[in-house]
Amino acid sequence: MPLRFHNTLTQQTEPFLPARDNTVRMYTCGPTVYDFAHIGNFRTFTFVDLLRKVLRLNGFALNHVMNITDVDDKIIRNAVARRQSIADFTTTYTQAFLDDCATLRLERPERLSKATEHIDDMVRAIGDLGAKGHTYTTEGSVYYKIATFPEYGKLSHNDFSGNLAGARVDVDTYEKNDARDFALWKAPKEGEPFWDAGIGPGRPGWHIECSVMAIKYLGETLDIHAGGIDLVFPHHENEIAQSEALTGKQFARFWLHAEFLLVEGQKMSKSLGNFYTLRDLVGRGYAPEAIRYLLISVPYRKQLNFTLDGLKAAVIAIERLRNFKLRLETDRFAEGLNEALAGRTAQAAEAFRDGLDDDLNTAEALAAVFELVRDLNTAMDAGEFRAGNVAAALDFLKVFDSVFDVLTPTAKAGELSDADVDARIAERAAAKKAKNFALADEIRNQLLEQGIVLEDTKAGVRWKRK
RNA sequence: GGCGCGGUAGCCAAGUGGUAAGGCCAGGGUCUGCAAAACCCUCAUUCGUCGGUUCGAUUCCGACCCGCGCCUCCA
Repeated sequence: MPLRFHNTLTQQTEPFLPARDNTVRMYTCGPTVYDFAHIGNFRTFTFVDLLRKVLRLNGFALNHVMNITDVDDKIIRNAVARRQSIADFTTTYTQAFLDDCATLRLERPERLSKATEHIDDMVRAIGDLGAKGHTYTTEGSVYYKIATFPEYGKLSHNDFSGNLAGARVDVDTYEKNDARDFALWKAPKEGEPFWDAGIGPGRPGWHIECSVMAIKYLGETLDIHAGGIDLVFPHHENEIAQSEALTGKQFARFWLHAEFLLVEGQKMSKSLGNFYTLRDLVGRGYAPEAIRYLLISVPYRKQLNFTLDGLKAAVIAIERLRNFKLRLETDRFAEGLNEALAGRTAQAAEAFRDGLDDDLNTAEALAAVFELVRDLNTAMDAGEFRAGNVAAALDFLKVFDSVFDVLTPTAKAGELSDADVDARIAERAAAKKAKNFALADEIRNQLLEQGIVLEDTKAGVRWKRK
């Protein structure tokens, strides 16, 4: 089966191919850098990373732009509270975000694009929209006139033909002609930063940056636009209104949205005490790979219930996979090739790919992995596994890890070097040979305290970092 | 009220019109100097509830109940 994605626009799962050549032009909504990102944010960013890796696995090249929103109301509020300049404040949290992404092993998009570096582009776009009759100005702020875009609502599948019965209305409504209209350019309030770029002093509205930067770097029609599901309305709907009014072309062919994350079955909130940043969890000793695994293992269109128990289960599941890999690398197998097992491995690799290609069904893909692990372990125990089967099994793990990226432990400070470990193992071997099991066990325990786990096998001692 | 997602074993979770993947936990066993690792066995006659369609539904249709999201800044 070909690669397919669920498209929010059509509400269908559709085969995916880039529109032109072999490159996927993709835009994803990045962070607003007003604080440390939380685990819910990272559910979405991890989904985007998964998307990148599956696209690459399918042989596509990537041109991916992610925005950094570095000017908005919350940023201004928090920076003022800290008595920091906007620039200093956002630099701090942008760097924190990038560090967190690295911790979670998220690939950098081909381009990170900051809103404040594209003010002129935005002003120009707002001018163009005005020239086409899509805007009006009230008290120095420029608004988009939704009535001029009949298709408004096509992404979120809202019917705006009638009144917005029951919808809550923004407090600034009196400045707008229609509750749906939104600000392209906001006149500055007292003490707020502003740019004077030809349409009066002010700062850009939130939505315009994405339209402008996406079109600038990726062209008028994107292959994929992705983000969290809460952005469907109004953010992405507004992006469509702006972009399509500007270009007359379809803005994005595929819209992908990641579902929400709950913590212990409840909405994450500071008042419930279940609000986690990545730093909180790593600080409590949870391995970043386990967090990554948990975030990625639940298919992205399903709400993810993030729990500490789930995190512990993830740690153990990863360990099992690492043990399997270590066994492949260290056990001695009889020469030859077991044809049946070779076929089994190839079949698992196909099932893994099929799962991912089916709208990133990671649960399905993981099942294929664990079934193979069990079958090959069983074969090893039974002495049926052959030296000639090792390479294909390791290749399979390599493909798995090119997507999941959890097999390599995160390095910790102050670890013993490989040489130190080998020296201690030699001491222990001597003790064992002399039947001095007390000393052998003592050495093993000492190493364990330093995060080194020893295993005696028929092929000799092997070790791993815990 | 409108739009959308979901309710499958203790927990996480896949899935199909033909009788329930996978992971974790738990109990028992094999192996081992002891461990570790690994494997084996057990662990949902049942898929929110009630109806309907069907030879047959967890899977299709309808109603209802419950959880969550968006409709206002929000991953």
